[in-house]
Amino acid sequence: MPELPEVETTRRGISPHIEGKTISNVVIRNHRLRWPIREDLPQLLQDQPITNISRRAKYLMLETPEGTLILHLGMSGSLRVVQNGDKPGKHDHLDLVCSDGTTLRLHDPRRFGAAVWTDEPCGQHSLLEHLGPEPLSDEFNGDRLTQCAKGKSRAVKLLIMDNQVVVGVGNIYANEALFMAGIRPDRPAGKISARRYARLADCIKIVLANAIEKGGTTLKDFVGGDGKPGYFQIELTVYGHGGEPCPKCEKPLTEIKLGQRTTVFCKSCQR
DNA sequence: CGAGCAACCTGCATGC
DNA sequence: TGCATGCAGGTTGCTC
Repeated sequence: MPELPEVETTRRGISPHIEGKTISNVVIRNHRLRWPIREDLPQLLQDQPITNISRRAKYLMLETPEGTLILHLGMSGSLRVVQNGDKPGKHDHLDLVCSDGTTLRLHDPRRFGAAVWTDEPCGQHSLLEHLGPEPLSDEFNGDRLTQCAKGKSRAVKLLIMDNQVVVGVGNIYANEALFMAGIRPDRPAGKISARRYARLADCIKIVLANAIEKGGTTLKDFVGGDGKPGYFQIELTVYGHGGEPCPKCEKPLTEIKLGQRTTVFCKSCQR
């Protein structure tokens, strides 16, 4: 489910309800995630205030004075704010119960997500330390892409989805940004001009920022027991529209696999 | 070293 | 209706 805009929307949705509160209880219902939730997490978090909820790439960090709980939502994870005692569902793995009863609940059917504790300074954890720049930061720009692409024969779509190059560009938004930039996803990365990379970097920022803005309308969905966060109101131009007419030129959109991921583009508009 | 790809899981849509 | 198949928005870690 979540790409970067969804993770950021989640952060904004849960922060007002959780930040500044103190954890009074931790319930592990199913420890099986990408890595098992460690058994002593309840003791580690007991009575800890959550001082800040931040995001790096698609990771959410719940910071406490003793350390940080790093959460990842994988392909199917979600976080919701419920009340202590609300009946858990089938794939509700973890509850963080605050002293006022407000509860952060991690749900993840496919179990590709993670809940990892670290007492290292935030960001030096092995999951985070080799990540590239945030896509919406100034360090990410056309020059960054041009540098990273130098001498590389791999497809440009794989380049922009590489977390060492830039974080947070998942399959959907990679497709959308390349369409907006008019660049073929399978073009060798090293053969694209600096000028076109400047355009691509801009398009990545626009597509992501736009999706985050749209996510803002769904923040209330993160509270309460029913329903799901309304991620999917974001209109997608090409992803999921293989074979349909290109929105620009009307010719059918081409669908291929690139790095085992569905890739949609217009042979006519993207070069 | 980079590149390619299998693996980790469940749920859902589709087709017979 | 039931069953088999294929597909899914991410990331790690293996092999070549």
